Amino acid sequence: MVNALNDDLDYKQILRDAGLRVTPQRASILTVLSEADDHPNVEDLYEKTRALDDTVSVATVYRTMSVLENAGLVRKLMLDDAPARYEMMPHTDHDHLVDVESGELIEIPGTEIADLMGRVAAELGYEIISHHTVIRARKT
Amino acid sequence: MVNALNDDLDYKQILRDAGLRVTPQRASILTVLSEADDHPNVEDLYEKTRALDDTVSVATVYRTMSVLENAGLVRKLMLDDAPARYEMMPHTDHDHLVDVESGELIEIPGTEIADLMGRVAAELGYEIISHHTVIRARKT
DNA sequence: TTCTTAATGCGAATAAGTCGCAAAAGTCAA
DNA sequence: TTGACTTTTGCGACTTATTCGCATTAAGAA
Repeated sequence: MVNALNDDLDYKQILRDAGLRVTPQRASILTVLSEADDHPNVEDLYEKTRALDDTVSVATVYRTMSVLENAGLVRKLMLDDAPARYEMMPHTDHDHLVDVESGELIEIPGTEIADLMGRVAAELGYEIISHHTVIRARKT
Repeated sequence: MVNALNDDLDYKQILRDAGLRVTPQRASILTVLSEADDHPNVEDLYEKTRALDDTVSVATVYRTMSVLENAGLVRKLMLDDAPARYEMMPHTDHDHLVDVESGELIEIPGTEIADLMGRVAAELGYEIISHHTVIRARKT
């Protein structure tokens, strides 16, 4: 990775900005997660991170994901009964659709759904902190 | 329960209609679930069902919920890290909102959200089988 | 009834996730 | 820089929701 150094600095900065301690483990995990184009689970993250930093343990991956989630840097996806999966908190909001035939996880672009939820929640006197939407669907 | 007998018959019929075998355990569990006004988890269901039918085991509650879910009679709610919770498949569609301060689970009436998802999914060439939406929010 | 097949109870097994603890490392102020 | 203070880490043990294997029982069709 040509940009390894820069990337690394970026993630350190991101951690600092979030008021979190900067540890090499966290930076590595964050690097791996942000380079993933799928939605890895802890096992995936652990293995990939291990490849570039063999000091990390599974426990730390779990703890880090939890810390990053609370800091709002990461989103946790709980699909059916599988282990939790994660994605970097998207700047471009989107929801998720699972193709029940292939098991594929598809991102639904756009903020329409989130916007509507915001309006509906407001009617009930709530403001949304986060929302979790998974649509199970089949190709027509 | 004055209507115990009738209710019981109802649930037997529902099971039959779904092409499932009618067992006393299933009827009891279904009775308990449909009388619950909250969203019980397996432990809740097991305890309440036990009170009226001491032949049921936890394993059967798990298996029954799974069967009922596949048959479309029941909806499984996976919230954060807690054990799964269940509700009878609602005729009146609704989604869920968790009050992060009280932990309370609130039902959002109306089909607006589901309708919009249907439209969005259609644009992607999909038809919705089910959807799972949980909004985490705080009172304003 | 009788036969076939599915459902049940039980306890053991699994697996995702958490925890306690001692050692190591990050942060901050001087 | 260098301590002093606090947080994070690795490790392995632990927890706990859920599943499974198996022998037994019960449902449903003929």
